[in-house]
Amino acid sequence: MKKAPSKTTHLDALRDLLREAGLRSTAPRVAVLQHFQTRRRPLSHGELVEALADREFDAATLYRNLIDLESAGLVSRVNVGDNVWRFELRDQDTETQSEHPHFVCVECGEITCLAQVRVKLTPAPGSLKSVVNHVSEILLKGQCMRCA
Amino acid sequence: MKKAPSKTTHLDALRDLLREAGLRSTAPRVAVLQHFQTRRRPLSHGELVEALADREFDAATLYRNLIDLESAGLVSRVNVGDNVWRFELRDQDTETQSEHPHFVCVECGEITCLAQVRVKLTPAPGSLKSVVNHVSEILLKGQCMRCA
DNA sequence: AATCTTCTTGCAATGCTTTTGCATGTAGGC
DNA sequence: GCCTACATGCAAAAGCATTGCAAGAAGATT
Repeated sequence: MKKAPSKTTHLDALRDLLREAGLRSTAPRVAVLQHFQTRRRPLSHGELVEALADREFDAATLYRNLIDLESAGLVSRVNVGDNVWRFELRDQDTETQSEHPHFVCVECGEITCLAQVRVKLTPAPGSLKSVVNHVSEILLKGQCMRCA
Repeated sequence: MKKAPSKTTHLDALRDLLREAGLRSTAPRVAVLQHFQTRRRPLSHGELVEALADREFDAATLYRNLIDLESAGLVSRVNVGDNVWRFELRDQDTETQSEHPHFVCVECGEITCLAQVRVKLTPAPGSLKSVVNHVSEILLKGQCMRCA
């Protein structure tokens, strides 16, 4: 009896992803990537530690993993305004820099990735280009449907 | 010999400002407001404590002052992207603040009202409306021209 | 397969910002 | 001048971010 080949292949893909990014493939890193794939919203370091608690990785290891993955470009870091760093898997079409906007519910605090939403800015002549050099993050705040 | 009347008048104006906002006029609060008037950039709590070190106010007092002043609407709180709260004197034309997007430079912390800029969100069908009930604030983060 | 080098992990500890409890002090109203 | 609610000072805790160091493991080399 062999293990189910599909899962093995999947994990191998993650291992390759790490190595291609110049990082060694280790158990914590694979677990982190794997967990990110099951989540649609950015995770804080604390949330990640809690989510992987059963694996008993050291919290500092996971912290450094997040930093390393970010440096390697596999993960991006977002700041939704509550003074806690959050991380999410980066879009794979890396070259287009199409990081998606995030929505934060000001009541329940839930964070949603608006992966499908395109944001178009239409400035009055000169008003935008004289101020803004580069936009790196778009944040929408408001009330989510569940808090309506 | 009397004290210079102009300075007294200026401080009285700050005291009135506090009382009109429903706060008691105390030495730390007046000092905080006064210091904010000399600064154009948002200040963190730590920076404020350091700046007013010679007055020997308690750090917790200054912290609570910032919170109180924010609740009273005299200062606003920003998160520039380094996960440290910063505060700045709020513009006195209070009512106009809400409808236009804001741009925060993650390097210098300057906040710009993009009053002329319209933001259009084009969602994939259902992806936005199933999550977002109402958008109250649009925040763009990035690098401003002066920091380029 | 054994070895070696370099990167990574685990553990412990630290720093910094934010936040709160409580006794004392005082601003502003009467 | 007195009173009461609000504000301060002091102390300490909570929380997230960050780092030093020795032991361990990944990947290259032989």
